[in-house]
Amino acid sequence: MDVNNLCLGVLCLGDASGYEIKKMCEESFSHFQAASFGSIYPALAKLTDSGLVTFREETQEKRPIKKVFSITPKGREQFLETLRKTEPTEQYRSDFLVLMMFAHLQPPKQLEKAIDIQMANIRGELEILHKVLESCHELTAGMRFTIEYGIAANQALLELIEARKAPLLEAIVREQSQFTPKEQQS
Amino acid sequence: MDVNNLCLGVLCLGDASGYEIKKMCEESFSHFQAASFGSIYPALAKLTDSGLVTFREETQEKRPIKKVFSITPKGREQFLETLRKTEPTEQYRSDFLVLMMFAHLQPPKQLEKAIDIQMANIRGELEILHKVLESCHELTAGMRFTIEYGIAANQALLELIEARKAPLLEAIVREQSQFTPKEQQS
DNA sequence: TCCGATATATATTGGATCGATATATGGACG
DNA sequence: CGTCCATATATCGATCCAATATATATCGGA
Repeated sequence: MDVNNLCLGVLCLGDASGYEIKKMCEESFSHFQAASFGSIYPALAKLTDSGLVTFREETQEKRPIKKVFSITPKGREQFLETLRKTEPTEQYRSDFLVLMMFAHLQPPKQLEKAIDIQMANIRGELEILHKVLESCHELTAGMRFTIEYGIAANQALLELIEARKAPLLEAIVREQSQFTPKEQQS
Repeated sequence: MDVNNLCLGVLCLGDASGYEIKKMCEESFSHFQAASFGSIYPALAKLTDSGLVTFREETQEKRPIKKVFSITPKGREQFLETLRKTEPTEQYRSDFLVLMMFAHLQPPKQLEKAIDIQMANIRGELEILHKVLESCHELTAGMRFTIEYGIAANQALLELIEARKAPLLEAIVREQSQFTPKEQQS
């Protein structure tokens, strides 16, 4: 989903500044969406020009001035239209799997390190997701589902790696002491 | 991983044209990387200028001229260096989960449709991955692992949705007939 | 015959996004 | 004082994408 609509969505949940929208992407949405300041601020400017959001400036103590954005009825309708038209798609990219794909080109120690880091990453992710589940009592069923979804996937991956790590490294060592298929033909 | 290195990686597996590199991203790498023509061709041009790859032109029958790229020793070393320096990270974006996140704003029928489409998407993905596992007998252990990884995640998600779909829709219907938390405060 | 769809091919463009950077107001720490 | 962190807004150049263009074919339908 593009950042314009992501901002509209966040603002449907309540007024927020650009910084808070980014924070929310890093917290509630972090396991399934992301957006950078480089795209959030121009998006908010554009949404303001289009009359989909408005903003007021707040002065704070010890803090810079804060621009708090609110969604307009027009913006809300726009976002509902987006929800109607959005296809349920997913996009996944993994540098970890690229490393695994080219395991035959790397020393086993290097691979083992990558696997261990990935396992730690997944454990960290699971910890965060479990914490959110436990600590937020105002979650809607839909929000709760997004977290369960993240937990299910990460849990399955962690278990797979735990089960496959040793045999995988053994197989890779074995392959590297043998003929490497296909690649020798280049 | 950036497209320059992705191209180098594919070429480590054997000579290929720009079109074939794209095809490979759509097949062997499809569940964990992607690259568009808009980035592949400029990348290949840049890699050629840098001496990391070379190409020859092949004339074909009933087909346009084909530029087949090969990796140079310098290109191969560059890719090995990339493998050394790459952190095992992942990036996941799901419009499906955005729809779930904002379930409270949508009619249950619309949500059910999205859920069904997503389940079909996952089943299709699983079918493809299983087919690749069965039909390719030259897979290295690393390549096989990437497919098992994809299967594990998708299988877990499918099972979760199957288990949670009905109670989720019920909960959403219930919520929509009650007070909607937090969002009414905007 | 033309059109749309498909496959194999190369190539480019404008818009979207990112990571890095800049600026501002603070506080904590070495 | 400099670095790091947090809260804030804002921008820039590099990268990537979807769409588009062109080329060589084939097939099916109007």
